[in-house]
Amino acid sequence: MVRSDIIRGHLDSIILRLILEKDRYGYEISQEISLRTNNRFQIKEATLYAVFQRLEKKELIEAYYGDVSHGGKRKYYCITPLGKAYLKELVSEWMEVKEIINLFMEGLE
Amino acid sequence: MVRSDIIRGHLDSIILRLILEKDRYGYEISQEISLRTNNRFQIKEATLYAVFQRLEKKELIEAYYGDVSHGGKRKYYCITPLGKAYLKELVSEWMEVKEIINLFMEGLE
DNA sequence: TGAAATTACTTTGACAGACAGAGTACTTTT
DNA sequence: AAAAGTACTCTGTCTGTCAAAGTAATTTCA
Repeated sequence: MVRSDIIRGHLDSIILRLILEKDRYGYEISQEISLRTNNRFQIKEATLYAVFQRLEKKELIEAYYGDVSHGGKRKYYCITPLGKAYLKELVSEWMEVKEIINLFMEGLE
Repeated sequence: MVRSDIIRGHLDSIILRLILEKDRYGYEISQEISLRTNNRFQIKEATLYAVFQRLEKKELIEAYYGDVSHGGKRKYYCITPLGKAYLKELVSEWMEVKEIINLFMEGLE
């Protein structure tokens, strides 16, 4: 399991990306992250919902209620045009950060 | 300039790596980071000295005073065996984190 | 000479992101 | 009917980073 303070700052990207693929609800996203990373990373509930709040306040995502077929009522999120633009920025930022950190990790692998 | 909350968590790695190369003092490290990253990232003074404190408390680095030839007295840091081992761990952690984040950024470049 | 710039380190207080823990509430399984 | 699983919310806390302000010595150059 990867320490979360090392993923810190990338959660917005990860969640926006998953919502870009299709509208999703919280629990689904948390499951999807565990699945795709093979349990190498798991987002904590409290963190996930904090991210939602942050993204919604910035108008990068929007919420609507879905069905209640399984357990509690699902709150779906969709990405806004602003959110799409922001994600694009985050992706190119990631490219740059990766380059920079690699600069210092090189020759130590 | 890269936002610092996206580099967050990697500062220990960066600084340990620079001290691994040779004993260094604070101001030198801050200059070296700016230089190597072409000013794409600059560590803030307060942050740098906070990192030193953290690493020293964990016995990953050790301090000694050097000359005073230019301005203030220089406080040099060297890496301990524990620090070397820790850096090694951080490097492999970075490889894993990179993989995980790439997983979510793929197809958006 | 002496004012300004540069080198070098320290401390304090504030902020933001992530999380543990606890709670609410509904559905499915056994 | 109890237990397990689904699904969201809230509060308080911790950690890393940073702005701002301070101390102090050396070098530059007018």
